[in-house]
Amino acid sequence: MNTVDQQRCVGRPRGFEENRVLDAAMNTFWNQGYEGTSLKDLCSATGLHKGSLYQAFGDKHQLFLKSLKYYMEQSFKEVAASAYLHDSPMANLRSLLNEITTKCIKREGCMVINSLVEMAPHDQEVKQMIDHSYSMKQRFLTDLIDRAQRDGEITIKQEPDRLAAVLMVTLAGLAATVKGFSNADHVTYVLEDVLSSWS
Amino acid sequence: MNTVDQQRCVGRPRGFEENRVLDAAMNTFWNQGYEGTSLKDLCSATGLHKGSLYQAFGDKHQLFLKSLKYYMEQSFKEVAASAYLHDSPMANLRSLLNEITTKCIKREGCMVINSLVEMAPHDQEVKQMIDHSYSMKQRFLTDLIDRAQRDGEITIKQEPDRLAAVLMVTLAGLAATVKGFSNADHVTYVLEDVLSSWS
DNA sequence: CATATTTATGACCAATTGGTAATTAATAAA
DNA sequence: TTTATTAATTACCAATTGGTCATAAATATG
Repeated sequence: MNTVDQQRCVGRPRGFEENRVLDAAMNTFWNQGYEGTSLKDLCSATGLHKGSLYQAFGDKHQLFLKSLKYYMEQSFKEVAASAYLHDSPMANLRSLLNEITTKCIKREGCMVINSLVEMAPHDQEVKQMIDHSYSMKQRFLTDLIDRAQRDGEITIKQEPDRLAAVLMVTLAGLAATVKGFSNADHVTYVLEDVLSSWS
Repeated sequence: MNTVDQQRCVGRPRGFEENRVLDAAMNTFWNQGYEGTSLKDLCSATGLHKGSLYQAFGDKHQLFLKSLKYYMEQSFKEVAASAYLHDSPMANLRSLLNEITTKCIKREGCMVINSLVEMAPHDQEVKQMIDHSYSMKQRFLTDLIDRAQRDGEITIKQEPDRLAAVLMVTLAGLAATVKGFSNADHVTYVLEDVLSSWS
């Protein structure tokens, strides 16, 4: 009898949409980092008072984890679609990497890489989340590469997962590099160059 | 008549060696980041009281800039030497990249990349310092690659500076990646794989 | 010894930090 | 309409933040 989007209907209703708040928090953490973001920053970004923020999402660290999770889900969705546009695995790989590169340059980096650099060494929870998303992405790439190899579009001198590891590191490098050189042309072509060296 | 290492001899002498303090500050900033490091942290790391710290190095931000500069100088010295061990440019390139990789894994990252990610978008001075060191390193690599190409040890399908750009991004990626996966074998081989795809 | 000069120390400061708790407002159910 | 329940707001808190300043200590010079 319950409809899917039935609200929790006891007590005063929320004055905000949860995802909109997460989105605002995510963006703040994304471009200021965890330590660089204060509760005041989060309040003015989300429009909520800190009391509400705590009640709804827990403390700063929990809110960060939820923002990071939200980022991972959203960005993966945004990007993965471009790996199914064509018939050829290689063409799919190319458009996937192009899409990632473009997004990365336009938005000046990647929240996962930011968090990896700032927090992973001292924060087990963050490290685990990143670990998980990392291996998922690596599997995704390995799969594409494997298929491209079977089609003869990529060198078989190396194992797929090893080529995927190269891509993963290169992508991480891209996300770091654009933080300082987002308008430098050369970063645009790095992934193309890596890929073309495999043909 | 002045000896080279004559001390400034008016007033009370310093109770510390400037480079030892810079080294301690550098290490603290390196593994906690700028925002993640408090003056108290810096005091306990250096053994100086904050008054002394201010008098000798300026405020937190100035101390950071000096620590970063110190890091850049030291790490470049430590690593560049391994590019002159052999006759063959390619062998030199290999040992340079090996040295960088090893150091990067052992020490869990690179302070320049940390600072690039955390600070470059919001700190012009940091951005400029990194910019400068970046182009210096890129020239260094371009030069090696150029000579390796002349010796026929590397493909000439790409311009040297474009190959160097690939290496720079890959190195940045390495420095980010080891923050979460320092014991994963695969990061060890990424640079070798990139290099071998050029032969 | 007295003085000038520099360094070291510890007290002090306003502002901000993350976090809590009490109060008020808004809704559904009884 | 009362009551239970949840959300929003405000006031409040101890601790920490980066930073300053007055004072004491140590040296070279006169």
